[in-house]
Amino acid sequence: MDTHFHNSLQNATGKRDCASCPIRHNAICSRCLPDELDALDRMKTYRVFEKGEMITHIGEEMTHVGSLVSGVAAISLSLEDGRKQILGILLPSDFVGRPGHPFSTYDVVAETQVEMCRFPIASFEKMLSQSPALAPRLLEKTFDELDTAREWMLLLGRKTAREKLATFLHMLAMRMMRLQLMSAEQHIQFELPLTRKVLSDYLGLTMETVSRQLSLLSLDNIISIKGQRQITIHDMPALVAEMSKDRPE
Amino acid sequence: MDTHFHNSLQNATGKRDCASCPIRHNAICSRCLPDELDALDRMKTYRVFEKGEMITHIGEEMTHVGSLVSGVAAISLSLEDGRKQILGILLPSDFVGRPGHPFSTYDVVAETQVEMCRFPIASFEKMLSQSPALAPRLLEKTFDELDTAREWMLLLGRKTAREKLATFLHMLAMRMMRLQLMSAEQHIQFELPLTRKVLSDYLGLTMETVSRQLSLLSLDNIISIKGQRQITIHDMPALVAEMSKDRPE
DNA sequence: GCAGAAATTTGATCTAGATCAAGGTTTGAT
DNA sequence: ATCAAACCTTGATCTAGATCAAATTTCTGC
Repeated sequence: MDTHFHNSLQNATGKRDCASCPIRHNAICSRCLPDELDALDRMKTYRVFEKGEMITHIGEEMTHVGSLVSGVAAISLSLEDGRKQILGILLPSDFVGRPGHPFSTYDVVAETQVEMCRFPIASFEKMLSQSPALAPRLLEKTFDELDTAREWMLLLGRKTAREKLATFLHMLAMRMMRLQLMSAEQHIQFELPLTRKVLSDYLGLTMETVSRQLSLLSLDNIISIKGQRQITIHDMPALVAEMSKDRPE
Repeated sequence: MDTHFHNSLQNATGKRDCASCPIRHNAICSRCLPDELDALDRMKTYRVFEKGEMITHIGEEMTHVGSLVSGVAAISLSLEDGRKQILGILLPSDFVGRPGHPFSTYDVVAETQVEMCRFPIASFEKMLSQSPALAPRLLEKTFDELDTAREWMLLLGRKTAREKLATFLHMLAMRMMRLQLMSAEQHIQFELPLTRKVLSDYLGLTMETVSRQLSLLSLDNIISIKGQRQITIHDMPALVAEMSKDRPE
């Protein structure tokens, strides 16, 4: 089983040097100076979550906060009758946890095998009040998440099924390109880390509608799908145009 | 024209003492000590925006950040063809602006007359890096906004029209009660600060569906509507039950 | 490789909410 | 007070996407 999501560099001792960490330049620690990095280095531990495993459960007290190093996870909220909404997809370098609030306000589930770099919440909070580089970066990352969440509100409230799929594919391609998690060859190509059902819960649709819209985008030669998960974007400008189609006339 | 939204205490000179400020205990400054408050006091100015006036425009460079002191505003994103999604409703004590990012990522519009307590963005950013009380409060407010946005994603993606209306009325009643912007008499009563059209853009519906669902909640004696805007909640437990109805099965 | 399970696709039908279309209220300026 | 402009309600009809129902394809463990 190949996949770009598991590019772990962890060595046999279970510790990894921050200097060679794949998320070093995007994670919460990206602005830390050597001495701050040393402090984080001392308190960090790695933990692997298997596909399907719950990383945090809503209402549960969290002992750690941390960064996703490899794999893909999903944040979600559900209604009692089973209706579910995915609120965000976590990729490598994304941060999980809310300093100052030990009780999780969402579920977070590993959608593939996930590796996290974690800090005990109390130590992290202490460090947050001391390090001049950590708090501004957390604030920045939180504002970025807020912008992302709000763009998704526009998608959920106002976009058509086809627009939703086009927007999702574009967003994922951009994020993976930025993290260099995909081959940036002639045609943009990547493996979908989500099932149709998970995708439908992210887009506020049903599995069947997701499947149909992917088939239609394929028929229009904008993308192609090999197997069930291998996506190629053939015509990026066309995909972008599909992200919000002006209503006819 | 009555209304609980315009409880301004501003005096004739255009300056107001922070000590008597109605949002003192909820706003960004709520944890500031006297000397920090003095510094904020010196750099603050008030500005009134008339109903319908744009407070910030997407893409535009912002000169100020600040807190809403009275009135109601809406944050929104739109598609080129006019489809619009409201991302959040700003009530007194809510903060507008993103330190470190002068270009607005949304539109913010005054839905009633709005009064803001504003700080030049550069001065505020400088103060943010010095005051020990300001940055943690901004982080907390930003995380709170993220939680609010994500709950709304569940509403937009998965709730029915009736559930959306019930959730909205409940949320507004709770927020206004907390801010003591409404008479907390026997029956919970308040003035809707939004037109049906604005409300529909907040809930991802049409104006007609909003109107129909309000009429139906009224018929079921859960709420009543006097005139066009005066809402009374007669049966709060029933309203809460309507916020997410288990599917019959 | 093979069998069973899981995930996906495709088709037929249904429905919640959109759209289209009048009327009715409320507001606010004169 | 009066009238026009906003705003809101209600009814009739339509439709995008949901739901129900089989296939078909892909994955997994042996």
